[in-house]
Amino acid sequence: MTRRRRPTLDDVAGAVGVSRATVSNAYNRPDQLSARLRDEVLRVAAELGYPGPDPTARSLATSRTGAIAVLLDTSLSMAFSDPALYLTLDALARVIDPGGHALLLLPGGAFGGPAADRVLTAQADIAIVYSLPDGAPSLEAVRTRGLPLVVIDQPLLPGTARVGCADRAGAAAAARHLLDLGHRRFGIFAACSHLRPGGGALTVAEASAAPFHDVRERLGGYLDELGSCPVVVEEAAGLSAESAMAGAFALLGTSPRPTAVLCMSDQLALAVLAAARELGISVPGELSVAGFDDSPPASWSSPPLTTVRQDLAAKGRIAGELALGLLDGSAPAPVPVEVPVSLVVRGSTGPA
Amino acid sequence: MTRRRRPTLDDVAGAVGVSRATVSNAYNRPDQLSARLRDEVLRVAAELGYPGPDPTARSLATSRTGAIAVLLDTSLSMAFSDPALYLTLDALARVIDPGGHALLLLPGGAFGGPAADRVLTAQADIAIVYSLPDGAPSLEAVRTRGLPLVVIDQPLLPGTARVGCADRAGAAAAARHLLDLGHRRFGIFAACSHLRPGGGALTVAEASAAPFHDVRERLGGYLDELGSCPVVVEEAAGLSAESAMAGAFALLGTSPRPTAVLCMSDQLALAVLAAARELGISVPGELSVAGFDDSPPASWSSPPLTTVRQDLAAKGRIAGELALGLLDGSAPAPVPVEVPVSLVVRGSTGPA
DNA sequence: CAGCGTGACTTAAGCGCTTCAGAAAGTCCA
DNA sequence: TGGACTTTCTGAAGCGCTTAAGTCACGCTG
Repeated sequence: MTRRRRPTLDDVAGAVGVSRATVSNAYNRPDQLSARLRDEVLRVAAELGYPGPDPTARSLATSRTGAIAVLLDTSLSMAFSDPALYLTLDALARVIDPGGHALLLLPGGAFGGPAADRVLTAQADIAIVYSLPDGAPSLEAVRTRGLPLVVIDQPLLPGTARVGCADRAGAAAAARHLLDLGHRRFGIFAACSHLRPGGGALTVAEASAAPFHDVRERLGGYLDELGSCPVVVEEAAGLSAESAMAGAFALLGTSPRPTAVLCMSDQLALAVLAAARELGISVPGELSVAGFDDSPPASWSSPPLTTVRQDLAAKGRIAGELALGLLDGSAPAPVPVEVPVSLVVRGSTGPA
Repeated sequence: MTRRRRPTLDDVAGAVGVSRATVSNAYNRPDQLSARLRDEVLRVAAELGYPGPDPTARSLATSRTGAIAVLLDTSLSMAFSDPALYLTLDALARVIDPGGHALLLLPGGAFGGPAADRVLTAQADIAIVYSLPDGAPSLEAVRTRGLPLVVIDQPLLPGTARVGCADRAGAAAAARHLLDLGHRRFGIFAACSHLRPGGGALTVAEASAAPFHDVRERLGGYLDELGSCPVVVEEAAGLSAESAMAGAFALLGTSPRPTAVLCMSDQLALAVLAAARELGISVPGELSVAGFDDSPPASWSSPPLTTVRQDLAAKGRIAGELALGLLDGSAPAPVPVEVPVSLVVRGSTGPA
């Protein structure tokens, strides 16, 4: 059977005997025609199997695609095995969905986010980026395309909107908590910044030059408090559970062993917990562990994790609202928004 | 400052002093013009800040959007807390990415997948659906739009491509394994089919009428083997960890208690493990538990989970290949593809 | 030198829709 | 009764790009 050409607006117009504009109005501006004619148009359209205005053509005419591009640093499975990301994205999706926007996912490759040409050819009205390293090529592409941009947990670029959390304050609170418990020898477990291929120990100076804003901020928060206490910094080799475990073992293998480990995410902290269990190190007896995010698994572990709580859902929601604001033509929020953080003390930290 | 109109292909053409077609060719068909002119065009384009052909306009002209719509039954956070989904999607993304395709996510609402109009207005060349209930409105919308369709783990609709796993055989293998161990009193823990609002016990007949293909198949596989053994079927109230726990407790609270529980996913099986621990029921001493999927957490639990392994990465990859095939105009694969399954026996099952 | 293939670029016809400035036909009120 | 509105629908100009077909000059062949 010959596949018949799909009907277009013109076909419907012809069949009804009205102009194309009228059919368009039947779909987009019901108040512009009489109810009777509108029903007639819709009836004939259904009869013809016309599925409604073609999204692409409509986009060209209106210069709106209805999609929001999400630029990710990593592959989907890496990204989505992190509850912090999908909780944020879920909240984002809920905000933008009622307006008919969908999410266009642009996963990254090995490092640095999606390639520039993926961004240049993406059909989206706005970009939202999540934890891309400074200077990622995709950010440059967003710029040259002139796409509005919302950044999450990243440095505020001129002309963009930003939402983040009080990384520095949160990290400082965790560090202070451990100091108060009497700890004086610290380990810091940093998320992967690709400073060391394969991960490994970092000097403080190296770590402070990480290309990720949140890594720098959290590190800064820890160090602000820790003053002159001895600190070892370990960077995870990647985002996988395996990398985290490897880093955790390395950290617990240093001697003298830290009595407390500050982790830049719950995922890392859970890995430290697992490694400690395997090494027979009791937590919090011999080792205290603090996380960051307070994602759901933090409260399920044994012992449950002391961590810095940030309101991920709020972050996603705000990112969505900022995005919709930019699309509406409102100016970017002049002040970057920060969701508050709070220390949640559970069972994984105790006296030194 | 007045926002200057973004430059278009015509602007570049004018600036270089060539026709619009030539500039287009500079981007799309380098062999159609001399290398010198091409360089010149690209240079001027860069100078003007022209970011390359507008994706929407290009789509209209070529009737290709470069996006693949993924229709999900649930919200993003529900969807992505399931490793089985994101592992599949990750593999899918890797296959389609090299061709420049992106994923457009259409999350569902409470039940039944995305609304029809989300599908009708989505800019995508093809739809991939994952575990939608039979008769979902979005499936109808895909049809009326005439979008090519790839279904994963669902009944094959006419004119679509399908990939799934040998649900029935896998379920049967798990059941047989438990029978061989001497079990005679079974619980079946079914994924949420919304047959009971709030979840609960189901008769076999009810469960067999579930709107989800994989639920029906797995159930069928279990029952095929179990013959006349007494069986209680419990349906989870939702996809969340909480729903799973509630169902697990209900199942373990029936009397006489089953000595073996067959779960339709690892997520459910892990919940049963957790509930058993809380109730002080030893696994596998007093209770055997089997899962389905063999997602990563299955091997991390204690005891590690006996489960039916399916190659999720392969499923995603094949779905991607089928999609690319449909886009190339190849006819839908005549025979639905099934990835093989195999029983992985670990520590959660033992003699009755 | 007629004939012809080739390389390099242009012409122009769309792709399917939105939208704004009218036109035609009532409606209302002084 | 006639001007001022309203309501309802149409005409036509785009939106920014792709691409088949066509033009033109040039070098080559026999």
